[in-house]
Amino acid sequence: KSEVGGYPVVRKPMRQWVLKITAYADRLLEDLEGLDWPESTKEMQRNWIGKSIGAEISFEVDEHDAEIRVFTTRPDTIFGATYMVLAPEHYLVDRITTEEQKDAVDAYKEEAEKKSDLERQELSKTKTGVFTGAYAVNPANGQRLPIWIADYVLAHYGTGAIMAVPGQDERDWEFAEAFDLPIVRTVEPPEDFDGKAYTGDGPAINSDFLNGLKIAEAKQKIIEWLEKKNAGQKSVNYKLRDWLFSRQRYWGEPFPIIHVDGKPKAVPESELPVTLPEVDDFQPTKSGEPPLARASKWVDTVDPETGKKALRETNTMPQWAGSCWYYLRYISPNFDGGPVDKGEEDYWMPVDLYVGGSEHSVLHLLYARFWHKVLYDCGIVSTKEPFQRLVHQGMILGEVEYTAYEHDGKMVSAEKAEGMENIKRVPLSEQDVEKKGDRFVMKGTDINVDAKAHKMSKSRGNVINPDDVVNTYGADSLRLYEMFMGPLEQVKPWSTKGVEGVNRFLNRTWRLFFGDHEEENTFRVSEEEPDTDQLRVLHEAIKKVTEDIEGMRFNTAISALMIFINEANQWDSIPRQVAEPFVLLLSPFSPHIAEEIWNRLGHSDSLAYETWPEYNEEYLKSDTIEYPVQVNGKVRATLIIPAEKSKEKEFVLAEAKKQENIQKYLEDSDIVKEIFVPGRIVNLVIKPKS
RNA sequence: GCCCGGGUGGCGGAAUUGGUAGACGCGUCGGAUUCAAAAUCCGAUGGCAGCGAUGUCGUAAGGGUUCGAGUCCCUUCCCGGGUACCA
Repeated sequence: KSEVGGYPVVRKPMRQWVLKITAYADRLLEDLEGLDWPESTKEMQRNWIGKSIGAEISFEVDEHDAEIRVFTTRPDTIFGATYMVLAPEHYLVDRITTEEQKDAVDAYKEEAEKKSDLERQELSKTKTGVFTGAYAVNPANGQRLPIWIADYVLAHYGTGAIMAVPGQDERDWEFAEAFDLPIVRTVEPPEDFDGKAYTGDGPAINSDFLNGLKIAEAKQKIIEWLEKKNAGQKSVNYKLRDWLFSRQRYWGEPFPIIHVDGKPKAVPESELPVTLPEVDDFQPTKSGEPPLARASKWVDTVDPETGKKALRETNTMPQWAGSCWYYLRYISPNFDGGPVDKGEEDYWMPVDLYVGGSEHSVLHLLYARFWHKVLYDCGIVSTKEPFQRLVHQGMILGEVEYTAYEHDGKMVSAEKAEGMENIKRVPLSEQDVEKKGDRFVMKGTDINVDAKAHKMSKSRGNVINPDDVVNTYGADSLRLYEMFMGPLEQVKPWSTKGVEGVNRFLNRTWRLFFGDHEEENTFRVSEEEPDTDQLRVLHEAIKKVTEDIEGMRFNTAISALMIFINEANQWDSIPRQVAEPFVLLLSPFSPHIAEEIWNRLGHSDSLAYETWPEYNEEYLKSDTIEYPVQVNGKVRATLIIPAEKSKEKEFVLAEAKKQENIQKYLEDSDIVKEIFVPGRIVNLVIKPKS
């Protein structure tokens, strides 16, 4: 059933345009290496491409002039093949099925056809299949293997047929068990192995000339043997399939293709772009033909090269046609000599940082890489990859909601409410709940409530409108809060209280420079020289903010700004030499206020043109170093040591032992070991005197 | 099922990658200011015991390595995301 309207969905063979992404499978795989992407995303793409190396082997069909080709990653297990399975759609099925089995096979095929992919998955627990009545011959040992059809073998992967080796494959084992087919182990499982199919490594058994070899060697040897016998060869397979690229919709780029004498032909470049015609009816057609087919004036055209009558292609491209290269067009949107201005492309590409949701991990991000590589091969772009660095931002959820459940007028615990009928959900406020152990309960009771932040959605009514936040707290507060909430990549719940917090920080910042508005003439920036303490506070902030921006840890960068403000609020005035660099640090996070302060500091130009401040290691040095002193790994005292003596082991240890709270522990014990990590920690390992 | 993340106060999150767990913010409590409130400021704030010094427990649970573990190793549980028989 369709999602909109609930119409029945039927499958129908159609002629379609397909992009040959499989030709780029290897390059898409290999070039992942050089990308500064999250490892998990790269891994997903690798799995999606799904390269597997194995062998293609031919099995002759007994009493037929036919052979079944199979792909396997485990040619070494060929002696354990006890039956064959074809996908129900396999082209040989009808030819080899015997009279007696014909009805059963046809029935099964019909069943399989009716099932959607989803249904096939749902029934995956129990294996189904039907015997065709035919046999194949194992090229390795001449054994006759019954040929079955089953929908656990997919028509579109590999060759649509497998040799089944239940001893080393879990699915085959299940199938063999279900239909009482023989099972032969060809890899010796470890002694303590008590499972069914064994997929791990081990010496080969029951395998004639392979016996004793480990998997890798056995594979090598059997492939050589098969190649010599002309029964198979090494082969590579991909999960990645070619990319169906046509849609039967109006809104999409038309294919620049015309059909002349029934043959497709590219529209010459001078005629590009082919644009959509105006039509009255955008609805899908009854026949399933694209809506563009109705625009007969547009469809009927002439081949500009030969003058012959021609028909335009009426399929359109999917939305990917835009998303796969928009980043190139953005570089030179007004350039009309091609997709992208070469000079601009040279300067800008590749994209230095691409921020996008992880839901694009395999589709958009793989398709765009594919297009880019094609454009690279055409000489249109100069880089092999479009996006050098990739970061997935986390979603912002709605505010945390506390929900209690009511049943028949009584409150019930959340876990009991699940699955009960006539349940009323009662929203609670934070004040109504308290934490008990690791769950939340209604205050003063034992009744568990749900405490959860949900995705923002209209239906749930927990959507935060940024415009409202901007109206109430200002754009700087919104921006600052979003960065302060937590790590960029993380999913985080919204908190309006949190916005108030950063808003307070901005107000404090403002008052630091200009004082309370009620007082007169309170410009608090002075022209005095900063003292060393002030310089240290400033330079600590510069260091932290600079490093954190580099690593995109905006939350901790902002906390460093807050620390600065907390310190500076205790000063009588702010020396200009400290104030100005601070405003620059603030500017990326809170540009409006920073710009305003900058202007009031007497600058007529925007601070956007200023250079970023640099920290000076000299100012970061403190006169004293603090050492925690541990006894048996537990902190018992802290020690303040003058910086110049802080690296002297003897001195620091002696000072440590002088501490009152340490002496207490040393009285009745012997020191067994003294740990001194310069600048870090002191640890005394003691043992009671015997 | 498999793969990838993750589990730290009442909450969002810090922790230089093995060296003082809880930075910063929110919330809460107490105080100042105020006729009152808002705003602001000061102080406290992981649990338990204690007036306090301090002690003790504590980073999902259990075990291990180490002088020292939120961080490393093993086992288990829970949450989030992805994926679906790929031979």
